Amino acid sequence: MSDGGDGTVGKALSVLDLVAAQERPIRFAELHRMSALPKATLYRLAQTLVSQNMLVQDPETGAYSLGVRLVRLAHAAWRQASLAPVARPFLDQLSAETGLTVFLAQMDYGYVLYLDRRNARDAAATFSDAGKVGPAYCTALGKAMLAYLPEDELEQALGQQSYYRFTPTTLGSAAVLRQALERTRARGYAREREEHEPGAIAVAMPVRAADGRVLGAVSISGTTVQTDIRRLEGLVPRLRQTVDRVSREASHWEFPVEGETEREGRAV
Amino acid sequence: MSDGGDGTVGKALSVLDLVAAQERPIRFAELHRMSALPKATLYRLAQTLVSQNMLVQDPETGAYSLGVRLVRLAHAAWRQASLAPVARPFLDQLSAETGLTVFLAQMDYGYVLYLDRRNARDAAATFSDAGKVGPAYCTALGKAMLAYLPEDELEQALGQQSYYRFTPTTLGSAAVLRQALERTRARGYAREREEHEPGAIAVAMPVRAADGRVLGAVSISGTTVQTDIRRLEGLVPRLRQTVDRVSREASHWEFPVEGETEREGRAV
DNA sequence: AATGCAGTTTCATATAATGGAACTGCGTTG
DNA sequence: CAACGCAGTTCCATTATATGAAACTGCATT
Repeated sequence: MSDGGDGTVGKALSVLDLVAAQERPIRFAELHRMSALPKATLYRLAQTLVSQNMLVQDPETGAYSLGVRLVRLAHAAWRQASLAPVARPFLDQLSAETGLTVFLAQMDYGYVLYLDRRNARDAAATFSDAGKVGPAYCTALGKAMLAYLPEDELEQALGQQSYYRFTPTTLGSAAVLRQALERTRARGYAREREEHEPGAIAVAMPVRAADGRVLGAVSISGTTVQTDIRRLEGLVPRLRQTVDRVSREASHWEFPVEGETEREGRAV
Repeated sequence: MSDGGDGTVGKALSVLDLVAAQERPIRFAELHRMSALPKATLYRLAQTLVSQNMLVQDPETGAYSLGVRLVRLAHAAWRQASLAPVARPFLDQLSAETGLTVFLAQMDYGYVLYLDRRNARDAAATFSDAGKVGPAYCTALGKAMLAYLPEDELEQALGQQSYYRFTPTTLGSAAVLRQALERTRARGYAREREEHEPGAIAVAMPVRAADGRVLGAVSISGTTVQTDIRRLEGLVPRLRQTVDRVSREASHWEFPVEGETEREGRAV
């Protein structure tokens, strides 16, 4: 939407977003149709992004898709995101012990951004899940984080929810959600009972910094076929232990040491 | 290094790269020292990137690190990179059958960019590997791709290698590498015998489009402790089958259907 | 030959980036 | 405690750069 603001750079990034939102390579004309930017401007921006390897252009059709430079940058982003690499071993353990699927996520503009997933059963790639976004108002992860957000951020986040009723149990408004968050705080963990997808249930707890700031959340999830909410709630103490450990490691980690940065390869 | 070219956008992206190269959050002054850009310019660019969520600034120290918007973009990039999602099931299968580690990669500016990894044993996260880069001249994946590059691209890539001698068996120059690539083509697959890391061996084959263009490569790798090069070479027919299938699927896939792009959530 | 559409280039104009320098606030030092 | 040094921030005249309407090219369709 709009032009991204922040001058040329913002516009360029809005073009990236537009291409990212696409399922398949997108031709210039189509891009132009959705972009609000004038043709020549858009054209030059796209060219610039291609020359910067942020976009790639199909040699045949000229259609644009996202470039590999992004994958590289994201690897670095993930590595730097303190939470994900730190949480890794703990998620492994939790998933192995419970035999259920474990997610790590953080808030991103009112959405739940998945950082990692661990599944005891299959060795499925987590990459395809990291970077995904989902709604906050109807997931255990989202509610776990919302419940401990400071009032101003919560206010903002509540306004960004769609409150679309995915299922009969979906919370349908900010007011109802607020009450649910109240109960979440009282209970100490968040529950999700088929509010987003039929058959999907989960419990989640926030990972908080020493100062109380919400860094992210961890969930244990399953289907009504393989488990039930009672059993998940029984795992809450174990979940609590996990988020505590992640939290401790994360704060511990913040500034590893102001030493030289060791590098194996040469930067390109 | 330098300023990235391409005006403001290029400069902004060069700032991103600089932050990405860092192991930990980087302060403004340090950034300024490595950046060649004048202070005020760099400052405004960094602010813009922060306001665009490409960078995040630690509220305490003001230090910059990469923002989550990148993780989101990269997820889309990976999804769009035709090769990675298409190859997924085949890699799963290959890894499960052989019990060894399987990699998928593509060339990126003379480097090998890892797109996916599958390990039969542990359910380790692949995300932390996707986006990694490694040298081309001393890995099976690299040589498999180099061997089938058109002359002009090969020339360029050869010039970008460091030829650092990681081990006694590392190929130490472009001339030697050229001969090795000759043999790779004759043989039909690439080998790596402790040229990059002691104890690490692999075989690899390129994934090529119908027109012969190199899309990427798949490798089967192991350590000299768990296997040996003879056994890996015995798996080459199976590897060939895999790359053929990936290649077929990939070309098949290029343009799924010019339909409307279904979207579950609203773009932010 | 004529029309339509995608992609590309042009160029006068206006806007936005530039960067040297000055300023602020803070911690250190003589 | 005054003076200094350093990180981070703002100012503002200057200039370079992005802008975008319009014209153009090439190609496919009729």
